[in-house]
Amino acid sequence: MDGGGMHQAPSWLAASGSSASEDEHEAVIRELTRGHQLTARLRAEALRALRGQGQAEATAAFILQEVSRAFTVCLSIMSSPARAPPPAPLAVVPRRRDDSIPREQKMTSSPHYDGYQWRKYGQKRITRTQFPRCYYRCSFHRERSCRATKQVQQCSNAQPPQYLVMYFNEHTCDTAAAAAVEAPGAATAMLDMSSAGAGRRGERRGVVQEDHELQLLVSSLTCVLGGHQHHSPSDAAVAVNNVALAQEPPPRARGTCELDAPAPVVDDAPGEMPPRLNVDVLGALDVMDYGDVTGALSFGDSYGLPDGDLPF
DNA sequence: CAAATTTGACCACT
DNA sequence: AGTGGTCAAATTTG
Repeated sequence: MDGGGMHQAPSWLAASGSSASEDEHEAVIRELTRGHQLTARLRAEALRALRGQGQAEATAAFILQEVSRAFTVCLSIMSSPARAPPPAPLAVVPRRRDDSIPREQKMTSSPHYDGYQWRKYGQKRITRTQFPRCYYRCSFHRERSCRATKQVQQCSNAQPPQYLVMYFNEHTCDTAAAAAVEAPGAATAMLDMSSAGAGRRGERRGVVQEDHELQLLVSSLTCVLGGHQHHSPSDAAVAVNNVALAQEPPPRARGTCELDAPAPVVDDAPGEMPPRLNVDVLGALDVMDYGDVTGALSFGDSYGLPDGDLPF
């Protein structure tokens, strides 16, 4: 998705919490996200309850899948800069130097996993914004003179938090990592190759972790939706907790930027691949935003809670 | 000890 | 003068 039409920085993001329209916009995103999460939970619960009931199970799966898709579409629309509320009279329109027009910008709940390897080189508090902006450049900035940079800024307190990621300059490092995003199964191997020359600690974290999260996610969904044999509460809890852990990095001794704390890589059991999915599950994965799904799963450990005692 | 991150300072731009 | 982007020394991490 090499951006084309999103070149104007959304000024509503730069001045957080200072106008009613911004608050409303943020509230809508928050509620839609919550609805999406609840739908994911409802789907899991319904499919568990209807397991083995043929037509009823299929119908419930289809309806909830469509509801989930509707939430995803709405969130996508509301998160696009075109849908941003008009700037408040006092809002500061971000000033951009001529050579710093982002070639792409996107809203995401997982700003670090874009297939490339980045190194942070700065962080700045932006006036009238709630969260700092973090500056990253390609890890191959030196070795391969890659000029690609990106800026990450949290822009909502929604669950999961939404981040605005702006990309500047094209990658000239020719890393194969970008392709790994489209073929997660090959991510590890491809990065092993691309990082061979670099050999620096931590450069593979992002994509490897994403691959791992995806495996955990698929495994968890297979357990929940498919009623798989090894569906034991403890297994599911471990998987869900791992996903939640990866999604929410632990605090650091000296970290001030909650945007940037990279999650620890959870060691994989070698050769432990998730079971093959049926069409239903793949369909669900297809329509559900990955980051939102992990967010939804992160409250899986509250499944034991009585109805109405939701953790948010 | 090497590499990554943090953070105050500096610089360019409006 | 104010703001945002980058630099680089200090600090942290594994």
